[in-house]
Amino acid sequence: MQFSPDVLNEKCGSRAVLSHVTSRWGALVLIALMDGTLRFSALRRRVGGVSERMLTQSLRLLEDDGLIERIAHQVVPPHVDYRLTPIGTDVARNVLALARCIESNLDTITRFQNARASA
Amino acid sequence: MQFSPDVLNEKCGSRAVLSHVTSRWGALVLIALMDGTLRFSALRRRVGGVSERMLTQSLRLLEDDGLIERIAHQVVPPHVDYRLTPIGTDVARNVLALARCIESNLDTITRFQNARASA
DNA sequence: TCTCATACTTACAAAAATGTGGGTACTTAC
DNA sequence: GTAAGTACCCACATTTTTGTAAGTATGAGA
Repeated sequence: MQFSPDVLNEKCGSRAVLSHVTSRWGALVLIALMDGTLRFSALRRRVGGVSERMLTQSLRLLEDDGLIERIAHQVVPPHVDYRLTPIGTDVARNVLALARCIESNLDTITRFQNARASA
Repeated sequence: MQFSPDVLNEKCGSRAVLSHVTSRWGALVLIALMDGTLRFSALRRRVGGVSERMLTQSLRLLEDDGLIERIAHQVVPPHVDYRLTPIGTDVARNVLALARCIESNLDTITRFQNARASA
């Protein structure tokens, strides 16, 4: 492959991965897993507002991209652990940095929005 | 404010900003603007596959969050420039880093997907 | 015994995102 | 004179995403 991937190019495969990583719940799952291995129910409690359905779906997509690993213990009641793969950790670090950046600027952003709304 | 923003918290305002920044076209617009000031039509050509409608909408959202600045020259035919604000630059840097991270791992990810599909 | 927790799946419905095609008012280039 | 470019807006239709509620098999605790 002599051309390097470019997300601004419509046909580039990186677009699909980016969409999984930046999806509403996908991004939050990656951030939550930065704390370490978590089981399904713990993840659900950690990521505020996610439904079981969406959590499952987001986990599958990230798993298919090789960003997270699913470890199912063959016991009943079920016990399934999720953790970041090496690449997933790399990606999640960047997602977390983005989130932290937004969090730390939130105050300014909110003030800007209010000033603009009342103008 | 004694509590620091946390994106994992359902009620946190950072969620909304994150959703704009990580939206399908919002992220790509921020990345494109890292090159410097661009006018609407140039932006549209740069961000592959975006429609005028979605580009306009994404720009408005980012403008309302104070991440980009819109400069309309009062001429006809219209000439409108867009550029990152200081906070926008900060955020865009992180979005770009994330994109670059995915781009550089794309090869591995794609191979993983193929291996998994044929298994 | 009755309830809750576990990690899901499925069907259905509602909501949100996105695309398409049209119109605008004017200018420059051919 | 004709076509194309500029930076949009609007209505409509379609697609995608998301939520809700129910069901599953089993074990632990009250």
